[in-house]
Amino acid sequence: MTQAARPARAARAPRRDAVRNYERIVEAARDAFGESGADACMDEIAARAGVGVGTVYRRFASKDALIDELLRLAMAELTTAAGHALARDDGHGLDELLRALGQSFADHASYAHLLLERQPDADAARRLRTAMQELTARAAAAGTIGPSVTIDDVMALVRAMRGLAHDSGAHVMDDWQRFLDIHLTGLRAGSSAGR
Amino acid sequence: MTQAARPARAARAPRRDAVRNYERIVEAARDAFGESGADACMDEIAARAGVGVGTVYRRFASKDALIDELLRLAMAELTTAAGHALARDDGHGLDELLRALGQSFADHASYAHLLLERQPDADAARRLRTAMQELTARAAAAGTIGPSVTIDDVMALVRAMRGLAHDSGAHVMDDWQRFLDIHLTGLRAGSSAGR
DNA sequence: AGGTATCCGGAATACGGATTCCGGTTAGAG
DNA sequence: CTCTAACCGGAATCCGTATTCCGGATACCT
Repeated sequence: MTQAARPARAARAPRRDAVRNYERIVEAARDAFGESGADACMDEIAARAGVGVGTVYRRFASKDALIDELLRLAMAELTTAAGHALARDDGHGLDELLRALGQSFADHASYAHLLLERQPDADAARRLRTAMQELTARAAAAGTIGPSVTIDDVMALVRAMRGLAHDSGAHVMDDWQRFLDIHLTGLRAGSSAGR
Repeated sequence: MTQAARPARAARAPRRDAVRNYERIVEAARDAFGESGADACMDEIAARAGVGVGTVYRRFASKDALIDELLRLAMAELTTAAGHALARDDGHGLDELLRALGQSFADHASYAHLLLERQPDADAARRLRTAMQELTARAAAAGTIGPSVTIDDVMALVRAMRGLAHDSGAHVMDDWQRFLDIHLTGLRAGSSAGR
């Protein structure tokens, strides 16, 4: 019934160049933020995308809106990863999700810090947190991590990894893996991390 | 001989209000950056210090210069801490220095991330790094940490703690301690943190 | 107390970057 | 092929902040 129900308000499919530019802009934004830090200016983004600033603003109401879009996309990836992790029934789902987070932070290093604040999709964020909570419980049950490890400990680890990704050093790209391994060792051993 | 050797170019001691304002400004800057993030504006800093912007600029050539001063002060504290840590001859000097770093990051959370980049005192930074290297070696020798732990691992931990301090959550103020304990456990246990 | 080198406040200016506007183009329906 | 809704580029505008300037206040020496 809906199939032919809008000759009155037919939304003509967007023009080709429009979609093409949309994609270019998103990618250009990632590059720009990646290089010039989170304060790359709109002019540069537009230049990288090979379009004028006006075009950028036709797609994104503001710079913030553009950033929000990047965050939404990144969060979508994480949601998928969380799904995968929850599907496992051994005690290694948490481990898997943490690695996905680390990779995501590395991929989107320049604006990763925003993923833990200004989260445009509060719902997704909440679901992700819930997943981590569940996975933490399972891991504790399976003995993959110590029984006294709390969700806060895991969140701290997440924030720490984000910080690790922040630098733009040469080798930093995979430092986080070794770091994560070490910390997981600590989580496994520690049953009463002092203090 | 130097005691009375500069009537020609006597540098009259600075006026009282001048020194008082200097201190007020530094403190105000810390507060401002702490609350409004690292992009607090000069007007606000001046207001908090109870002086006009002009006064701020008489002391600090620019906003950057002001930030550099904060960094220098923080780095001075760390240099002291490093001295303390090196003075110990048990294997816990590294541990001590790491705690000092964590505390420093917590204290200067708002601009802590700059301590690892834009370091105005390159010399101090180098010395600090050398100290950490020495302490890492000693800790490894004493068995406080695994033998395969490298200085890079330790640096990663430092960067991670800095990231941890970045958030301005309520309880974050001492999350880092628990986090550090856990990670140290990992460093002690791991002798071949795989990959 | 008097004189003056210093210091202060805050309005005025300089600047950079976000956002808006509009005349010129172009994809794609008929 | 023609026409027009959509789309484009980038100059012009707006706005928030850093930085400069200078006519008064003030601390400190004599």
